[in-house]
Amino acid sequence: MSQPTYTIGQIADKFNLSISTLRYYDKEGLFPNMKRQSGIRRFSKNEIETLRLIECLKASGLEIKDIKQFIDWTLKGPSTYEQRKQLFETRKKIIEKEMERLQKIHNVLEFKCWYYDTAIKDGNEDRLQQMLPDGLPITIQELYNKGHK
Amino acid sequence: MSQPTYTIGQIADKFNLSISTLRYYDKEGLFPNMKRQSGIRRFSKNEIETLRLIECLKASGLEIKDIKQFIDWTLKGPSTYEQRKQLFETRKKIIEKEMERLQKIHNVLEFKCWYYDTAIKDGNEDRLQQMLPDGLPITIQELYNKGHK
DNA sequence: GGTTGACCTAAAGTTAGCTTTAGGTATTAT
DNA sequence: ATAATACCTAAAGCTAACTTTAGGTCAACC
Repeated sequence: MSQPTYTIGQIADKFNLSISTLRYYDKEGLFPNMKRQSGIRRFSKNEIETLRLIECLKASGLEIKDIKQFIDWTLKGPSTYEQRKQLFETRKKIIEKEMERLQKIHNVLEFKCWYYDTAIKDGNEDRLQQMLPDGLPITIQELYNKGHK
Repeated sequence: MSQPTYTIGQIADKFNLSISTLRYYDKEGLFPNMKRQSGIRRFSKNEIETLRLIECLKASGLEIKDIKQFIDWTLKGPSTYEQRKQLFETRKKIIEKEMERLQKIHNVLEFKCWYYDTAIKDGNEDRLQQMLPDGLPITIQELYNKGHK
């Protein structure tokens, strides 16, 4: 029994990507095992898995050429397990740093929301400027480190 | 007493930005009140505050032209408090969504690390492929929703 | 007095990740 | 039979956010 396969248009719908994006990924070598039927791409389970991988690695900030590198490792077999694991470990650390960074940004944004809430109530920023005589630096710095070790 | 001011080079060091980036921001109109002394930019507290704002808004994914829009609102005075507050509220929501997204990515990455740990121990992916007979879709989907409402 | 270093401008160049264009094939619907 | 639809390629074009280049001013040091 052969696996079900999908056309580029079906995959584009399924993954909410444009057809040209999928062709671009293909051109970059991200689907090295993709088959064709009279010139037409057939996406199978393998390519769908690869697309999930691409979404994950892209979301972790990896560039296409480095995703390609990973794909090449999978083609080389078990000798590259260690490198592949290392890549995921590195990505995990990067995501963790990114989440810390976003938490800091979130703290600043909360402060800004409060600031403008107050300004709207007061009709001006006079009281706020008095509360923060040297501008925001110190306060922001504190907010910046809230929710942080 | 006049405020201390800094040259573009000093600010570049302080903020770990390149001089050309600062000039680019200036060209884009992000420092509308910056003074010059015989042609040379003098960054004062005001511009330093703006730079902190830029870092925060950029980190929340805002484009330069929209940061410029915000700067223009501040120049217009209290009548734009509401718009400014709204911008920060929107950014806050975007950051929250982004953190949820990163959490999901993190879950997938943890799974991938475990996967390759196991593959390294086994020397192959046979056992893993048996454990996940239909490939990863369902499992990934579950992982994807872990740590999520 | 010459050279070094920090600043200036305007404009062209760069990069990643697509998207669009131009031109073509093959199948399906009317 | 013709027109719409879905696919194909190669190559040019796009965008944001910078960076680089080329050419110039000015003050300070040797």
